[in-house]
Amino acid sequence: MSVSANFDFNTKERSWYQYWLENNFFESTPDERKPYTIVIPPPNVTGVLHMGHMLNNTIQDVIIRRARMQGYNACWVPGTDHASIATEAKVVAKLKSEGINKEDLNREEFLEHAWEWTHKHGGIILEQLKRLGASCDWSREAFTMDEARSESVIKVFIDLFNKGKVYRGYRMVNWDPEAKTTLSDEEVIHKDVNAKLYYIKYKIEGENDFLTIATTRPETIFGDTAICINPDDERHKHLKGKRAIVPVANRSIPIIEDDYVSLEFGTGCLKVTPAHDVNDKSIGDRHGLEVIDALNADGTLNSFGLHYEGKDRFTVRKEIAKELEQLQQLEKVEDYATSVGTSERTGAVIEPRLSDQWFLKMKEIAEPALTSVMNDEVQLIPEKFKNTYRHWMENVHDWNISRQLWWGHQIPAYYYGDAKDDFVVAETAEEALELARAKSGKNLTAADLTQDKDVLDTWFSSWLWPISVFDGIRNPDNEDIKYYYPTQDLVTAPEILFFWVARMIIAGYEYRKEKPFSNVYLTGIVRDKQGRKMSKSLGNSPDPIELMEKYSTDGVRVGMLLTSPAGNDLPFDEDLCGQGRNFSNKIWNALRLVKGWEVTDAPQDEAAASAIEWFGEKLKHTLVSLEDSYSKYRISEALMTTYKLVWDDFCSWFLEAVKPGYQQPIDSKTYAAIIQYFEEICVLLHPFMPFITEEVWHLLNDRKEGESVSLQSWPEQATADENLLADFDQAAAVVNGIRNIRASKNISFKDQIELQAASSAAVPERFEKLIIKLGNLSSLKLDGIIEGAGYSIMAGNHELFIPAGDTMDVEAEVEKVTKDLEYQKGFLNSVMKKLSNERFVNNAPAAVIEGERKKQADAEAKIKALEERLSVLG
RNA sequence: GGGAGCUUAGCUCAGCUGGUUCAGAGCACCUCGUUUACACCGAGGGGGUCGGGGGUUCGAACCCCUCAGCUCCCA
Repeated sequence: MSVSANFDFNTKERSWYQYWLENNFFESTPDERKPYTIVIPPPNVTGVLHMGHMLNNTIQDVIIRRARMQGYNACWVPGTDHASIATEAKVVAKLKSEGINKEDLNREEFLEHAWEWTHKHGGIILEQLKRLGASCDWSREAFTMDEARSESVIKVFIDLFNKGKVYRGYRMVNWDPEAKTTLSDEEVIHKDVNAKLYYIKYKIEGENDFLTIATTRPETIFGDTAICINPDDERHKHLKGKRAIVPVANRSIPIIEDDYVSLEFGTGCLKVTPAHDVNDKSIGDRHGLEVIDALNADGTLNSFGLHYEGKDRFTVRKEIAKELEQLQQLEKVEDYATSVGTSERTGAVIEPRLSDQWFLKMKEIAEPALTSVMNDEVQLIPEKFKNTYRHWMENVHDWNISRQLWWGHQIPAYYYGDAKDDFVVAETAEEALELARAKSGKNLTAADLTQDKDVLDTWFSSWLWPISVFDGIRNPDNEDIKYYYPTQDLVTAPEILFFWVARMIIAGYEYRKEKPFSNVYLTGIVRDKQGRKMSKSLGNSPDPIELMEKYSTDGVRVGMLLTSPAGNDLPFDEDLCGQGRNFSNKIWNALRLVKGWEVTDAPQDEAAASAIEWFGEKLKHTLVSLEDSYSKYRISEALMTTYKLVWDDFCSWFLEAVKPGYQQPIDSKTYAAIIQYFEEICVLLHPFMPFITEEVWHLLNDRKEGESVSLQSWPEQATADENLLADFDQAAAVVNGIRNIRASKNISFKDQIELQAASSAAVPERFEKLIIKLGNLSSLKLDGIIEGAGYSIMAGNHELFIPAGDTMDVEAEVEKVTKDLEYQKGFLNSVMKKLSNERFVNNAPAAVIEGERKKQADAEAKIKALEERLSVLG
């Protein structure tokens, strides 16, 4: 049977994926086997596949495919996230391009557009994951805003409210003036900026004197309600108990004392603006100061800003500096390096803002999540993230879970009056009405109730993901959740360790009394060759689909995994995909070789028989180290081990060793063994390269409909015969030595040559025939007598010799041997030095000394052989 | 400002308990080779004071101190 010259991956990859789907290979239902569960980090529903997803999902697929082959009931649950703020921003932008303003729509109209957008773009990314070969159980696809997940979110909110953990508070939050919503602390990115420090003079009331404050935000003076000095500041003693006049606004404010004010920074006088700064707010609280909010929601000044009303905060900053200068109340302006918070989504500078928001108390429920990571019940890979995790968990703040958006889970709180406490929390409006009647004692009607306008933070739904995908919130005792939970692995990026991972662990203990997963594999960031993060705006991110079309999906998967140890960034280089493609090609050509042979009943070739014996042991040996790599989640290492097994051991050594002569048939016994090993190779490669292995596996033997390499058993661990492996290594060293002489002396491989060994130990008996075949030897003498002129080979500790007759350049050979001899003598010298050091002999462990003695003996033997050689050469 | 980590070959990285495979791998590079699966190939080869300095030890890439450079997280 002949095989096509190339693997038509673009066609075959699609058809094999179809085949897998049609046969439901990836679907899982609870049974008597042990489960192995992974839930996908749900990508944004309207997103497209980028390189980060590629890396992430390839790793998950490798893990889950291997688990499936190991006999676990493997279940990889796919799904998408509604991504509240990101999706809403996209919909707003799209409407804007059509000339529609969000403000002109009501909630229902807007949501209609949003759903339309979601249905149009949603799921693209899941189709792309199929292209990648992701072996997800697609019957379990979930969406954070589908019915089951939405109900779960609402239930959890209500439950936490009833437990007193969710509360409503008037707090300072991070306000994104562009998206006009609050952000959690984690969504704020601090950036270093070059700002200005403005020194502003405030008139002291009733005096002709001024005090000077330093601020980076002169536009907030309209919100000033005090000047604060440190009580111990000698410089400002004279200000105590007096009042100052806010410039431009011409308001009188008190001068107060608080040790928060640093003696070193600025002038020692601080303007206090409780509405626009967290620290000022706490000073304000301590001193009972008035709160004046001078800003609108969009970052423009309100009526407190007087003639600046309606102007943007940054415009006002510049203009007010000018006005102050004209008033001669701007003392000076200095350059000042500081950092400002910006919105992760919109990039807008965050405005600290006081408003009514919903919060979740974190301290108490975070406790078990901290402990479980610290004692490795939940293992972070790599471990270095434990420290960061602890640091965050020990300093955890209450979580602001409300967002001023429409796209998301609307907060199930219903207001029936103006008082702070005039609200109830309930699953439905009907229930809410009942509760409200009871709470207020009034006979309210449905019309008296209004639901909270805000939605919940996106992470408030995804933190339930490992539970909610199995419907474990609504039906805590259902079969699925009991079987699949807790899951095994979570594969995600370190930047969402706190956003998501930590909160899932919290939710796990709160709602299942158990961890959500055992291992968290943290991938790195995919960067370009220059080390820049891949991003749309830089245009440095290759299109994954195009890559797969160019290099094959298997090739890209291998390329991604070649250099991506856990926790390290992946410097992506398209050449890596090329390497993956080349590897595919190598496998394909091995198949072509094997399938090109004619099989006969001839007796088995002896060289082939020994190679078969060897490769069996090599497989066992490799499997042990593979297992070790996998168990430590060293996926790149596991891939490289497999790569070398296939390329070097299987192709370069094994196939060459069993290969029959040109146009010769192969004996059936050898052939059967080759096919069996090749099948095993397919199994080991399958997690990395699912497509080509499926194709090759199907071509190696007749297969029935419904069979698949993805369902084959992963080989059992066994102990390899290390002696045999060592013998082979010696044989390989001899062959390499022969090749070396051939290359350096220009002896063609076609010309047969003789080989002599000084002792029979140089040539392991069981591999004699193999050496003859791979070295293309006419004879192999082991009589210990080296005759005449020839080239010497050092294989291991043994000398071998290729007779060369008169053609040999004796001088060159003498020079080579002399050089070798000198090196060996030097080496022996250093070993002897060590061994004659009394302190070494007395202190080092016996095994180490034994090792040195062996080095000594080996070197001495080599020196003796080389000296003999020299004397023969004369 | 506080914390964590990194620095080993041209590149990306291994190196686990200080000694046995202690200086490694893959790629890249150089030389030779189209013999019969594969030039997306084969055979062979070169290349590193393990960031600098100091210390502990019989022995250090590994432990300690110090300096320098880089990265990330938090405020």
